[in-house]
Amino acid sequence: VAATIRDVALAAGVSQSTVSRALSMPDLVNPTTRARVQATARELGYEPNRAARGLITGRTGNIGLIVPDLSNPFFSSVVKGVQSAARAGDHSAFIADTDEEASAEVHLLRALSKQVDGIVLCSPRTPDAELNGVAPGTRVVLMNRRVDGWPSVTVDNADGMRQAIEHLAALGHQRVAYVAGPRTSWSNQERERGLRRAADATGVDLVHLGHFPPQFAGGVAAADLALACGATAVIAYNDVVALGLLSRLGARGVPVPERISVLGCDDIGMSEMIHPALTTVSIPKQDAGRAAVALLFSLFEDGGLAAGPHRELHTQLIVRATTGVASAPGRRITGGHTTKGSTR
Amino acid sequence: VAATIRDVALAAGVSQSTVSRALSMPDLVNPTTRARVQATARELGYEPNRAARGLITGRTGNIGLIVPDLSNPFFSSVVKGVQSAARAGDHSAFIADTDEEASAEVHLLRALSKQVDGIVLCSPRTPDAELNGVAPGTRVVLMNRRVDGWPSVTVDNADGMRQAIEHLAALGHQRVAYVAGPRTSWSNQERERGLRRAADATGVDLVHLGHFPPQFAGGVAAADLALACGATAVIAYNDVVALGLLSRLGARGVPVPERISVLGCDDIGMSEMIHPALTTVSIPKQDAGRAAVALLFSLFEDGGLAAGPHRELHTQLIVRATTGVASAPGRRITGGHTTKGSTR
DNA sequence: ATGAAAGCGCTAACAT
DNA sequence: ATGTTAGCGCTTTCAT
Repeated sequence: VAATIRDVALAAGVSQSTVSRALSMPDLVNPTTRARVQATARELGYEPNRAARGLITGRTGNIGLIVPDLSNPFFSSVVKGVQSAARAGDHSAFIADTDEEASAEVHLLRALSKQVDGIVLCSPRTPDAELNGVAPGTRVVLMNRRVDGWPSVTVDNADGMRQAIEHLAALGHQRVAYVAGPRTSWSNQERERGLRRAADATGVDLVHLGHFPPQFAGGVAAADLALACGATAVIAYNDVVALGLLSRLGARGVPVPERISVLGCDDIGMSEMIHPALTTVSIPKQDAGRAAVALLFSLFEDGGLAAGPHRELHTQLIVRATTGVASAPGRRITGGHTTKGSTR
Repeated sequence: VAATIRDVALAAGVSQSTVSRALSMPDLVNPTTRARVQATARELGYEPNRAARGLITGRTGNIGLIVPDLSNPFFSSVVKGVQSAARAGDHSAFIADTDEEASAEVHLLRALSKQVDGIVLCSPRTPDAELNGVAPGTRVVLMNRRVDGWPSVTVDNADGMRQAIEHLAALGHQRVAYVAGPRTSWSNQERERGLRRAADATGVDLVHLGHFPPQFAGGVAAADLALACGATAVIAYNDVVALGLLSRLGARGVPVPERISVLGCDDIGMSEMIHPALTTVSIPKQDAGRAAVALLFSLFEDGGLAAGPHRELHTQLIVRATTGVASAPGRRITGGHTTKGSTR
């Protein structure tokens, strides 16, 4: 029912090649014929079949994007960035959500590889080792993960945490808790690294509360621990977790930031919409998505080394209302326990 | 670099047809050969090229999904539903975000139509008339819109609003404001219809505050109007707008629900995460997405009339903390102005 | 039960 | 500048 190149050729009285050329490489055909062909094509509502074209050019005009959880606004933003860049480059995007399941990544990678020119693998939960060998012929750009030999787009997580710790230290906080994200998340590892280093440098006492699901419920679950560990401030793996923290603290009637300061990461839109507005480490999410696509495109064109295999973006602390001067460490003073790391 | 059916055929010592059959219609080939072929295929890591297959079968194995705004959690959920159903039916999903721009819908519809077996067009902003004629050969299922001759999945918006009004009336509210969504949104029209009818039935005075962008900023912009119009309760087009309302009210120090009740629609995850938790009309978002895909699949199989062209899902009021008994209409009583519709 | 051949819609040499 | 030919990877008649 849809017009093919053959229909256009017949209607315009030229050969298929001429139609093909008139549409893809207009300079190679006589202006008169070109005009006629293009008019005919428009009339017939002809749209080239990309699958057929791909079969011969080896390029599908599609890219894939795999993310852990679309319901996390962080990834929605990444998707938006990827989409806009893809469309600007005349590509469509296959989006896939793994529901935080590592095994789904490999599976999707394999399934998608045949239908796309390249894949952006965002925040992979799969161990580095297993990543190798999957999708042999497919260009893959990693996002939020750095693995030797793979092109990637990352943000400077460690520096973001440095900014966070210095901010808290300046406010007088001496004991800060961290609600960690997935153990297999590179971002989480980097954040832990930056945290530890900055804590050492500033003399802040850092408490690792353990690994929690990177979701609202994770924050809810961690809140009581944060309060009990004697910290006057708590940093969450991401904003969604911070929101969970805030919710549970609110339910317990704990004033933020008076009794305890809360700091997130990502700067999802929600962060400035709530009250009190969340202090957070901002990540250029859309830009990162765009950068990943740009890297992918560069891989297509020149074997991939022109733009450099890695791209690192900056993070920026955004101070809003959930961080304030440290509360007097009441219990520890009255009890006289000032030893680092043990409060009760 | 990737193995083709030819490679498998050569390695297994059979013809391409046999390989094809052994993989797609196993019963038609000798068990022995079948086993050998399948083993070879696995060894070589053979994955059929869907584009090539699609060229001949006319089926791509892909479906498209077009939504207005991925950063609205409502649509994230729909995407999740669509994805899971698509994958269950061995299809991949192309996702596209129009950024609330009507013109992008038609464009994307056309661009996607060649690469997919069908498209779910979610919450279209395009006028009904223009929808016709686009994508002639493509199966399209509408979501959150009902147009004669098009298969669709909708929710009972009007009934949701009925539940909302009855809830508010039972709490003693006599004057309720509505912050409308996009004029071209079918859901908004349906909500307005349900609202008006229920208001008439219960004797509630309904104030239409005008159309606002279905985003946080829209709610922020509408909050002062809601307060000024003398309503003791305000219903927002959706939860994101309600969040904006809540934010601005909070900033002005207006107690919710004591001074004014707030009611949203959609039941996005955020609604129960904030404080006070938002009363809202819940929509089965993922189910709707799945239903749309199911409808699409049924269209593929039997010309499309088996499952019926329309599917309507229910809405359900979820009472949480932002609605309470009506405040005394202070100004109107002191001022003595009790005339319906004019407060100051 | 299997193979040979044709062709899906398109582009890319290779003529002319 | 244009037409002819071959073939991308696959499925599907049609033979055998």
